[in-house]
Amino acid sequence: VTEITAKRLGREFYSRPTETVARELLGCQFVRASPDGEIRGWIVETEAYLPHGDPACHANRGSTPSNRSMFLIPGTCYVYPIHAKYCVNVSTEADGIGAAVLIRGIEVTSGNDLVQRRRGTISQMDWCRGPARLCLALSIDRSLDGEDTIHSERIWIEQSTNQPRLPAFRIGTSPRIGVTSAESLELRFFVDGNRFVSGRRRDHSRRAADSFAESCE
DNA sequence: ACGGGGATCGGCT
DNA sequence: GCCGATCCCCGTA
Repeated sequence: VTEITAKRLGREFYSRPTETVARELLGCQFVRASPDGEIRGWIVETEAYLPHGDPACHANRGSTPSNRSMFLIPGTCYVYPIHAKYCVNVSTEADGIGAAVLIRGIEVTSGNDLVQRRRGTISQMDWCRGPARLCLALSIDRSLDGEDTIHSERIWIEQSTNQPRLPAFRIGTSPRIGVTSAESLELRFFVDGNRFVSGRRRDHSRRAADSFAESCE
């Protein structure tokens, strides 16, 4: 049995065009560690918010006290409140630019008991299906806004070093969910057919996959 | 100080 | 599918 090894993503990963980062985050392991325990999961759905020409990007009208994390060094968590809930992003491009990738869904691979406790009667399929649900499951709130995922012991992202990567043809795209401007931009990316992706079934052109691992075959 | 809108969710029909 | 809850944020005055 070959052990699965993974390495934390470094500054250079995030210091690239936002759309590239959003695509390549699919299949990476999102990790959240707290005194309650550690939760891990495959990232199965992301959205890119671009630094230029993107009216839906919170950074579009410049830096404010609440969106400043988007302008911080690439790899910084940007946690923002919406409708009395939270969503988590990671900043991209270059220091000071103002862009990020929204993490919209993960397939939990460890820490299931802890997530179950936090999500109560919600079914496993819906634990992290959508950006605010993901934050509820992983106990992410504004105390993590501004956290640097390159060095944090509370939140970071890893990439496997000896597992097959997600094939490009397994990446589905669509307009971003809930965004009412720039609807022509296809900046949502998801693991095609994965059960833990939000949105409607017509987004999925492939048959349903039982797990992320199956999508790599 | 005020008010409208938002990268949402869950329950109900 | 639709709708209400809920609250933060920022533009305007």
